[in-house]
Amino acid sequence: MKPTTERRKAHDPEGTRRALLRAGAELFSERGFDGVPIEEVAARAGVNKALISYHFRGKRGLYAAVLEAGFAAMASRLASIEERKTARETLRAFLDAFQQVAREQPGFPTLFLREVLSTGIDPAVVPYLVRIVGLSRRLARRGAREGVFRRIDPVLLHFGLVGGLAFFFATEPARRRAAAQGRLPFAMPEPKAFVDYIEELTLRGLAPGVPSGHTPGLAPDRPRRKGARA
Amino acid sequence: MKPTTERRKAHDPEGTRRALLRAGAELFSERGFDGVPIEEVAARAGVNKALISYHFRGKRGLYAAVLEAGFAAMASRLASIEERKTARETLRAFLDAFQQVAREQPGFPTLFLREVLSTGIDPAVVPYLVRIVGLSRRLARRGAREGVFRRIDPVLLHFGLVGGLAFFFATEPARRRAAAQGRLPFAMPEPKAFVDYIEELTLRGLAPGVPSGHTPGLAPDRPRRKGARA
DNA sequence: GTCTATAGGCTGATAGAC
DNA sequence: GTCTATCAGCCTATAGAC
Repeated sequence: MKPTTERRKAHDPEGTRRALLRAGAELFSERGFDGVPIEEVAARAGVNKALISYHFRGKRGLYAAVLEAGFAAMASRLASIEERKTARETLRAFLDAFQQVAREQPGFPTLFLREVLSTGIDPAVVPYLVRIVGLSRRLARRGAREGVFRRIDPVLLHFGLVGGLAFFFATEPARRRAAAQGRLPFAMPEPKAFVDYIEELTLRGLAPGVPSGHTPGLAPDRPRRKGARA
Repeated sequence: MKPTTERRKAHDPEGTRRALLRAGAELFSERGFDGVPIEEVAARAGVNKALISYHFRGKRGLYAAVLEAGFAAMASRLASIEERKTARETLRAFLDAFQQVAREQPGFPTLFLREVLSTGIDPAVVPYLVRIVGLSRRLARRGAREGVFRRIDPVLLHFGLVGGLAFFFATEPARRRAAAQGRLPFAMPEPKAFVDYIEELTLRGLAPGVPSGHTPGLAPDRPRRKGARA
């Protein structure tokens, strides 16, 4: 899209910090911490590489700051939807928040996924992760109370929801690049379409009672036909 | 679980290759290509590091071989469920295949995710990815034909399904480690429970007609209440 | 605050003995 | 096929001038 190198005014510490955070977010999300030489981050930010050590105490520090900034932004979005409204509205707000974070910081979902895949998750982000799980938990409980969801394990709801969203948005940049080269073997789905799909899937899929497209022979509320190994 | 170092007989080329592939799969999935020194792979395999160049033409070659082996195993599992049975059974078989791959090669889902997150997806794995999308496409079509699914964009089905599964299984090793240290803030979900949840969510969520927990005021087949920005 | 120059560590690859 | 020894390249961090 926009940036190979960025031209910058000299002696603008705050601007330097922001430029480095931005360049770091882009590059670390694309190639991971180990895949990016610090010199390249500096180049993209239009800044001397020594400034990374000066402002962030080294590469690791910059990475931590990038991560922290991303999670903080997401947390503030999420906080604004906490616990008000109905379960239905909470779900929609959650999906919208995720989508908006992905739009404002295209690299964040990828960074998020990379982090949870890593062996040593940064302790600073753990509280954020816990918070997201908590949100799913309250969503499940509220839905059950309001009668729009049947009883389910909130953790499963969480992984289904966050997993699908994170995967979709984290792979979006790669998809976009592939599409730009005409190498994408299917129509590129719009974020809105996916989010709407997940909303509908969740609302219908978790609704109490028997599904309307129900086939005789299925138990009302429990999965059937178990143990079909391959 | 098992391995820090592996003791090996000398002069067993096939064994050497297998040991390296195994060690590489473990370490690359945990830390990514750039995060793992070749010497560590050799050490875990109980082999001299020079043998990596000899057998795989260097680090990159080993990585490619690991990736290829993982995808090949997954492809053969998937091939065995292709296009027979009903949509319902195809879905179940797909979920079981994914689960079984994850059990046999615990590192593969993580490796898979890392690869699709990366800027330059290895061209060798593209056919496999296309194949998986194709499977979702046929599943959606078949489901619609049999009347168990309503009409949906197959690509959305694919991302929802694969995203949730990949995320769940890719983060499982990290979860297990966290749980072992008593650092997991929720009960660790079983793979089977998650897969069953996804199955039920999909079958109910995609069933034609109006959801049974339906609230008056919603259109029968289309999402409602759009544009709720945050 | 910013930049130049450089030190020092680590890593991937290979030549050559066995 | 396997191993030891070695080397060139890259990369992070920092001292010190501006």
